[in-house]
Amino acid sequence: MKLSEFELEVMTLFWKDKSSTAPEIHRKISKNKKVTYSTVKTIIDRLEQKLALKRVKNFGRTIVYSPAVKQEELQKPLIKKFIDKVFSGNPRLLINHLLEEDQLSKEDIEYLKTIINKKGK
Amino acid sequence: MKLSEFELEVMTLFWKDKSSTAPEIHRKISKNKKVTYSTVKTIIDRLEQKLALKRVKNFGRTIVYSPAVKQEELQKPLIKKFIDKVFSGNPRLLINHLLEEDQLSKEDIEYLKTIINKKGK
DNA sequence: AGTCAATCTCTACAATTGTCGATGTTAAAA
DNA sequence: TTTTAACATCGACAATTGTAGAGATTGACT
Repeated sequence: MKLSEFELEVMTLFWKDKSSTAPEIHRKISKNKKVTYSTVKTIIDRLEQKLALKRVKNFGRTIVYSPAVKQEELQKPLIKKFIDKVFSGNPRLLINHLLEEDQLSKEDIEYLKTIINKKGK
Repeated sequence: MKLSEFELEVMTLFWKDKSSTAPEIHRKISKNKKVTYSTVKTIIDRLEQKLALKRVKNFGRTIVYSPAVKQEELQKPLIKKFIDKVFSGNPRLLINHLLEEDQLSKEDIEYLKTIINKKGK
């Protein structure tokens, strides 16, 4: 299943909330960028066509959608592709960047330390 | 600068080798997928238009191109965007995946351990 | 010098993507 | 019950992307 950037952004909201409606999604997205309801609904329609979303029920004529695919299912190949494309397939370079470029908070680093040491046994 | 997936893939090859020609790039890419010279050259032309590549010299009528942008320059925003889109902005989730899903080799983990412990001091 | 194979240039095109308006429909408010 | 504000549906369109063929050009080989 191949999703565009915007489609993935919308899916992320659905994954977070388990289920949602087009107007709700539109409201959330509107906080970050100006885009009409139509645009958002089109994306949702396409996600439905791609079988990434399914209709679960209606509130009046408002449709409630839920994810039809698991987030993990899409993440895994995306990680690989991302590392391949951006870091020539070398995950070490990605880790370096995360650590060097201050993308990680102190807590993130503590967390990392914990699991990495557990991992090493 | 916004590059498509394929464009980024081509740029990755240029970054690796500092400079290269269209036929060379075509040969390398052909190892993984079947695509004509024309297609590859079109991508290179577009990269030139986008000022990601520049012509540095000629071998006969064969043009040698070099990157006109640094890899790091493009990586940083891409990482952020990737984490935002795929991991709801939480880098910890990405790290988890890298560790859990066997995307990292033993050596990668050793390496990670080394730098993480240095980092923490 | 003439031919050929490699390379470049130019053009094209279908699919995907982001974007939205017009129009239909209905739950809810008046 | 009529009106209306929210939603849904459908269709449209330009830009981007992946893909490649046609034809021009030229370095190299005979």
